[in-house]
Formats: sequence, structure tokens, C-alpha cells
Amino acid sequence: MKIMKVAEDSLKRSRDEFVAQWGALGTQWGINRTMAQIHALLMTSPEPMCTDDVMAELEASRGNAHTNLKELVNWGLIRMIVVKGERRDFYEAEKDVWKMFTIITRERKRREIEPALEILNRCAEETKGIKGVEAEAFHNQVKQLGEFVGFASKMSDKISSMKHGLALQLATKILG
Amino acid sequence: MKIMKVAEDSLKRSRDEFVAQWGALGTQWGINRTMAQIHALLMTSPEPMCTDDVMAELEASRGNAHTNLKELVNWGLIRMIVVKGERRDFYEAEKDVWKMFTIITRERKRREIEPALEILNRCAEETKGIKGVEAEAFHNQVKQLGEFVGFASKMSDKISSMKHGLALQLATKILG
DNA sequence: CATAATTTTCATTATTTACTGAAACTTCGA
DNA sequence: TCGAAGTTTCAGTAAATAATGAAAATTATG
Repeated sequence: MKIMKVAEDSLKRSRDEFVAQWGALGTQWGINRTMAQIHALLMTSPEPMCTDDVMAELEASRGNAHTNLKELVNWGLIRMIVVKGERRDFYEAEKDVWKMFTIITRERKRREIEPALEILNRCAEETKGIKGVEAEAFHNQVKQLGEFVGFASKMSDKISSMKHGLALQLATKILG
Repeated sequence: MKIMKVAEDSLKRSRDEFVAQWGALGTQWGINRTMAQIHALLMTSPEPMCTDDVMAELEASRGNAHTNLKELVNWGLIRMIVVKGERRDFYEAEKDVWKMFTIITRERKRREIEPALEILNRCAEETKGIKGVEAEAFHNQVKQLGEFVGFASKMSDKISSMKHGLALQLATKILG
């Protein structure tokens, strides 16, 4: 049984490491540490977890755990499920990597690309008719930016609405 | 001349709006407001600007302006240039949208994707040999994630090293 | 070389963002 | 319908991040 213990320890260490580091990374990509940690935790949990499990595992407060679980549900990266004989809410993560990718892509588009597009288009519109080199240069620059971002946005839609297999096929062609 | 004034005003308003909003957006994508504002300013400036110009335009301190100008140079989104007869450093932005895209893509990859990949690969490696359903599930999950992220990383390289024309051609095919 | 102009650094302060913990609220079962 | 179990909210606090401004360092010029 000793060997088993060692294996269990080393699994636990690795998983803890993963959760911790994923949390640290989260801050780099504009989501808070706890949210990223919970995501890491649920992605690698064999069973659904409840709020108290998360609190215990991360040593976080109830409010914090709750808020970030809800936020992850909002994103669509985890879902609430009902465990029979249990009154509490349980959560499980979407584990399919392609689905995760499409969810994250859509959300980033919504949060980062669409607002930018709106500004660019408005500024291009506002300065459309103005005469003079300065005005024309400005108009042209925001127009270019707007067109590019709009284009990128369409691409992102197209790709993230593809089936995994099809995307893979396309990607292979590009890499090849 | 009155009409000219109106046109100038409306250009200025639009540009100020652009700078302000771009700054606000910046915080969404993990760069600070001032950096995004300076970028917006220089992207739409007909002439190179010096630190004092930036300070004046944004009402920011010297330290702040300086730090963020340097950071933008680091990214490669702006460059220092020498204006003849001027002792001060001047800066101008890269205005080509495709070049901007490749710069930003590379930087995000470096900051967001590569560290994630490292963690995923290490965790997969650490748990490779461990027996047991839990260990195997964990190993499998991080391996899948690692493979996907590695793949995405390669794609990002490939695309951002393309010439604009070629990328456009590819994109058109995908959108079509 | 002296000094004026400019850049750079960094300790301090301000602002923003995240977290806590307890109270208010909701739901379910006896 | 009451109370226990659980969820949600939020005012207060802590932590992280960004900005200031002045001093130190560097660089150009007479």
C-alpha cells in the first residue's frame, strides 16, 4: 500500500500545482485568480463539486467561491448539476477542449472585439465627410482598423462555429 | 474660415473620443489605460510626438508617460525616432494594421499561451506513469489541453508570419 | 569641462479590483 | 408553518496595480 500512497501524493501535488499555476495565469488573461483556480479544479475533478468543496480546496471565502462559480456558469465553462440525494448545488466543468475553445473565443470577442469595433466604426462615421489632410488621415486610419477588426471578428465566428473535426482539417492544411 | 473651425473641432472631438475609449478598452485587454491611450494617440497622429506632447495631451505625469512609451517600444507597437534639430526623443506608431496584428498576436502568445503550455506539459509529464483511474483521468485531461494549446500556438505562429496578402487570401477562402 | 536639457528611476500615493464574512434571503422537508 | 440547510448579497477590508513627482542619472552643447 505504500506505493499507492506515493502515487496518490504525487498526483495530488501535481494537481495542486496545476490549480495554483492556472490561477496565477488567470490574472494574465484578464480573469481573476479564484475564477481560474476554480476552473482548473473542476476541469480536473473526477466528480462534480459543491461550493463547500471549492472553499475547502482553495481556502477561499464563501462569497468569493460563490461569485466565481456563478461567473464560470455565465461563461458556460461550467454547469450546475443536481446530484441525487443532495440538496446543495454541484458544478462540473466542460472538459472538451474544442468546446472550451469556442466558449472562450466567443466571450473574448464579446468583451474585447465588439466594443473596439463599435468605437472604430463610430469614429470612422463621424469623420467621413471632413475635408483636410489631418481629418482624412484620421478617418482612413480608424477605417482601416475597423475593417480589419470586423474581418477578424467574422473569422472568429466562423472558426468557433465549426465542428472540431472540420477545424482540425482546416488547421492541418494551414500547418502543412 | 468658420466652417474650417467647425470641421477641426469635430475632428478633435472624434479623436479625443477615440483616445479616451481606446484607453478604457485597454483595461479590458490587460494593458493599462495610459498605454492604450498613448497607442491610440500615436496611431492617429500625423506627426511623431515627444514625451511632453503625450503628457500634455493626456494630462499624465512624466513618469507615467515615459514608462508606457517604453513599454510600447518594447512591444514594437511604436518606435523612437530622431527629429532633426530636436534633442528630445520622438515616437511614432506602426500604422499598418496587419503588422500591428502580428505584433500583438506574438506578444499575447508569449505572455498568455506559452506559460500555460509549460504548466500543462509539466503536469502531463509528472503524471505520465501513475496508475489509477483518477491519475489517468488527470493525466489525460492536461495532455488534451496541452496538445490543443500547443496546436493553437503553432497556428498562431504560422498565421502571424504570413504576408498580409496571403493571409487575406486564406481568410477569404474560409469565410467564403 | 560645465551646465542645461532630457531621460530614467523609484518611493510614495491613489485607484482599482478582489476577497471576506456575516446578514438577508430562499428553499425544502417534517 | 417552522426551522434547518443552503444560497445570495454587499458593506467593509485587503491586495494588486497604476500614476505621481521629484531626485538621480545621463546626454548633448557651448
